[in-house]
Amino acid sequence: MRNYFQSKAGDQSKKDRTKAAIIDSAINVIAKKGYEKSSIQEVTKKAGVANGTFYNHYKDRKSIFEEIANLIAFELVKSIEEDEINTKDPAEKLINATSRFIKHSVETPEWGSIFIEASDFTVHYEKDISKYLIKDIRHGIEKKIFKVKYDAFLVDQIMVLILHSIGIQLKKGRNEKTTKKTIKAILRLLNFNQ
Amino acid sequence: MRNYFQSKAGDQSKKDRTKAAIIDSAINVIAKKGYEKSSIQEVTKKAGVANGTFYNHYKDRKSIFEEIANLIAFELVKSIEEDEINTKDPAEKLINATSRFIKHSVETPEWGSIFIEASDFTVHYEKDISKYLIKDIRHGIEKKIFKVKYDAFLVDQIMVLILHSIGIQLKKGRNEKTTKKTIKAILRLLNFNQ
DNA sequence: AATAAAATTGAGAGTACTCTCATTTTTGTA
DNA sequence: TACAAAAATGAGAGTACTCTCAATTTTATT
Repeated sequence: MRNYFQSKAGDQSKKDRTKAAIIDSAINVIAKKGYEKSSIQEVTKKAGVANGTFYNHYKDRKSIFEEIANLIAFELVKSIEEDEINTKDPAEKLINATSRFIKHSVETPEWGSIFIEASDFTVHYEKDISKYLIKDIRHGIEKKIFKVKYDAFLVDQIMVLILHSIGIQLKKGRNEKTTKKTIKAILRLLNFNQ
Repeated sequence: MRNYFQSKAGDQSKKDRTKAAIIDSAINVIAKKGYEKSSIQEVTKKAGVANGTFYNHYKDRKSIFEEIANLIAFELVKSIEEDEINTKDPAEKLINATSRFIKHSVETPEWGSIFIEASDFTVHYEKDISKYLIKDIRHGIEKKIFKVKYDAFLVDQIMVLILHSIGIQLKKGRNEKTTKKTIKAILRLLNFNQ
């Protein structure tokens, strides 16, 4: 995943390829140091371009972080939506989608760590991500499988447990048990019985 | 709460009073800007001392953050332990202690925001805080009030929900309903039925 | 009041960054 | 191949910080 956007831009214009190299490098640097501690100097150095080149593509330091947060959110969510067409039971759908999302975030740790950091900052962005949850939750409540009232705060709480699970696994290594415990907790919050 | 440590040090030596002024100022600055963005320049300016004075009291920038994180954790937890002597039911104790902890964190927003930021960094420190939870949880499990097995990860999850509740209320203002929903979620995680 | 010790001061050396812009290099087109 | 437009370059101006240290001020003691 180290050159994801660069390889996607293989046959694009020179400008696009340079931009892709900057994006890949920035993902690398931000994932390693966090947004606050990462510098454009390091990003351009690792991308193999001059410092000034960055400013042909981005207005300032801040704007590449926003773009990357959105790119990663989009790619992570897309991969979930793609896979999830078959099952019909809302609980099963929720379990599958959540475990796949956690797995994907942990297995591409650069994306996962940026996703976690970004969700502290951008509110609307977390909302985009939780859309895939909301649909299944509402569906389950309608079918009286989840015996709760729908509540946006409840979705936030579920999202927080998912982010926590990703964070722990990024720190301590992938762990299927952790994911299972997270899903168990989510089902408890939804008042789901077996 | 703006001059908490300074007023506590009112009759101490000059050195201690200067240090207290630096601590109060640092709490102020870190709460406003976050640790990464806060500078010693701003801390000393607001404290009304010279830049160099800081380095008579602290080895470097990092060490005051650690000290402040511990101070705040200590003060927050102390206030909970003090109050909680009367009730005997573990669920009731847990509910009371949690809501008091959230309330205290939100009503002293400088402490609350530093507490949240610090818990991202220091692991053992979050453990210290959750001690007050663990006792009641274990007690409730023994009495079969909470129908779960004890699990450190479960305590983490509860802690995460509490931190989330504090974070939301720091952002959007104190809200009793949010605290109640948080407690409801915690009781669900503990498999507590009314 | 005299004096030594303790505490504070702030100038400045060193470092690390962001962003600009005149210049150079590369690319695509005729 | 010739040339204009596009893209990339990197030196450097500006800013903002951390931490040191010789000099100064304050405090406590006699």
